Amino acid sequence: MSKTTLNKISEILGISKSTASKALNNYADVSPKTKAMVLNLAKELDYTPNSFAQNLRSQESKIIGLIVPEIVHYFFSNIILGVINAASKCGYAVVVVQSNDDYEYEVKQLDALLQKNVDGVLLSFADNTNNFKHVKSLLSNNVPLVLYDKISKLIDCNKVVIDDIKAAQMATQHLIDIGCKKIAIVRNKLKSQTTIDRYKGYKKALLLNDIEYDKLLDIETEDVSLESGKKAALTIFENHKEVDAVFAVTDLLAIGVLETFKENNVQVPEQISIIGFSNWLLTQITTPHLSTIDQPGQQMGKVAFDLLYSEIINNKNNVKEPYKTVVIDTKVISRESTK
Amino acid sequence: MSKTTLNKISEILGISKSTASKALNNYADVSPKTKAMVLNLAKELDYTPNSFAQNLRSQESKIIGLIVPEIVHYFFSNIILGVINAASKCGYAVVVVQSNDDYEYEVKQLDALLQKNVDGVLLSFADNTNNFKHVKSLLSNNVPLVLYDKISKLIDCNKVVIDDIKAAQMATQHLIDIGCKKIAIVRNKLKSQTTIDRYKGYKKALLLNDIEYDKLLDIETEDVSLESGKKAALTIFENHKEVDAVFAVTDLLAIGVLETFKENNVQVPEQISIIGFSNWLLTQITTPHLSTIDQPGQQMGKVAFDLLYSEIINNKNNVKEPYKTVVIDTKVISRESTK
DNA sequence: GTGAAAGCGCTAACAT
DNA sequence: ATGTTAGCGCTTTCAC
Repeated sequence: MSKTTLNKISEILGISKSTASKALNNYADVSPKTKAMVLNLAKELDYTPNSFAQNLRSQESKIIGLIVPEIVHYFFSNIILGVINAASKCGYAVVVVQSNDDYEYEVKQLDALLQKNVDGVLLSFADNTNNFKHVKSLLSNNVPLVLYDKISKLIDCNKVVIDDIKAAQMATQHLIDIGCKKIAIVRNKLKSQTTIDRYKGYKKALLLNDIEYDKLLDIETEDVSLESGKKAALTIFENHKEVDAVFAVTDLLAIGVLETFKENNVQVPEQISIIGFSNWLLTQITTPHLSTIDQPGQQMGKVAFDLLYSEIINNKNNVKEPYKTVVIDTKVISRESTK
Repeated sequence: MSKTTLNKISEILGISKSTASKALNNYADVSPKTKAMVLNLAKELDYTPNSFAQNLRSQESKIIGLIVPEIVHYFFSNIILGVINAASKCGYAVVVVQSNDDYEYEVKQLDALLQKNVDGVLLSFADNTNNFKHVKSLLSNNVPLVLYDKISKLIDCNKVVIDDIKAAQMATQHLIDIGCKKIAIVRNKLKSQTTIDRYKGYKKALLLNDIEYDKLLDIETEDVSLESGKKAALTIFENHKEVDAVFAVTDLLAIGVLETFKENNVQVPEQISIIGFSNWLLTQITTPHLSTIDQPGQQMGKVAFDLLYSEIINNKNNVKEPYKTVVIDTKVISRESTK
């Protein structure tokens, strides 16, 4: 049997399409009797409105696009989950795409989303995105956009971030508080804003505690992989025996560092304390468990959607609110790798 | 400025909508001149067809739904990625939802997908799903469905799975091949099909190698958590010093086992070899790195989408193909924990 | 309280 | 080779 349409219902009942539509959409000017009649038949025939027609009429898809740099990634998985849960409560579906942390691909995927007529976009920039014409064209086309996590200050829109400076400062302060004096930082190149900010936070904490920044304890890596962490740790182990703590800007780097120290019989945390960043599941499985900074992905996802949603609603009502940047709180998770 | 429509283009050019449409859609019966004219103007005005209208016309959304039990999960993240990449190549977008491994929620999310008029659904059942009327109603409504990973033999549709029996057998055989004689299995209760099959595979390998199955070396755990692995290892350590290898049915269990042996100064792999199952990222971070069975999520996702896609195409052309169950190959990843 | 009619933007069957 | 027309299913304005 074919799908029930409004037309069919109205024909069976001998009333007009418009009346049937009004009955189903709770319009006031429909007699209770008619309304009941329509509602009953609709239930009986298992009527669901054809969303294609609704979409065409309203020019809304009730779908939003979510761009993440990497899907197979603990933090971004949590983002996805937070967004999806929040969206589903408001009747929105989420189309997820991945940018592969690559600008070109990001542009392509954004285009694909727009072709599907998504009602809004959530975006975390690829590492090498520093041309913003794609998002600017979004904005000039009046498509609501919320940037999260990896954002740019050059774009005027709603944003949700963590305060990386503060978080890194807290991480470093934690190391200082437990008595560490020679604190190395392991970080990738200063390209993304997050890395830059974490670097700043590290330095800020040193400064506030009258510890001199030592260029030699500032270890730059190729990327944020496990291998890079291992290499960095080797550098420290071989050249800087005086180091008593390491702040790594990602958990994976931190774990690489930890592994290498262990392999070289450096006791963690007795000889060296280590703290990472993000609170990946992994950190609870290493021996010793890794101290880290909690970066609440689900909450960020939820907030990002909520911002997007209110912008969509505002657009519909022709109200214009000033853009906000929501800063999500982070906290130090102190585990066995720091003492 | 408002969006360019076909109508606008045809008006400017003084031709009919249909001719313009044909020009854009590569119909043969359009003069090269007209075609060029239309294409140029379209490019100039940055014309993109309104997908709402296209969808209404074709009754297709070019969107598919993907239901996963858990989003924040290494294996399922890989599934998502595999599906999205394959889909994007065919011009399909993917709406991702999570069932929370709960039947009720699975039904709800499936409904939500249908209301968005997805062109097809990819589904891995929640642990407690044993009522299948929701998917049966899908099928009777002619919505293409592909089951992956956690499937049911009771549903007649395309499927993609791994051969758990064979994979577990290979894992056990690997232990035998490297000279192990007393091989324990650590497994959760025999409820899910996957666990049952991995158990069967273990026994099959023993049988084929004339090793007697020993009930005492068959350790049943509450669940597949790290903690359960630790408990199991303790049992082995305290009561069965003769054990020289452990096959754990999940990586997390295996890691728990590994950790506990290490804590008790049992050398891995010198004294005991350990192999897990799934090849989570985690396994590359333990010391020693964990041998395991590769369960290729991305590939499964790709195959699942491809099956769905060909069913969608077949439906359009009114051809009916018999359903297939694709079994994805797994392989032993031999790392440092087995020797 | 109800219904007729228009229209969202596109495509395709059918003229011409 | 081009245009006319109808229609996908819905919502909403306006007349009655």
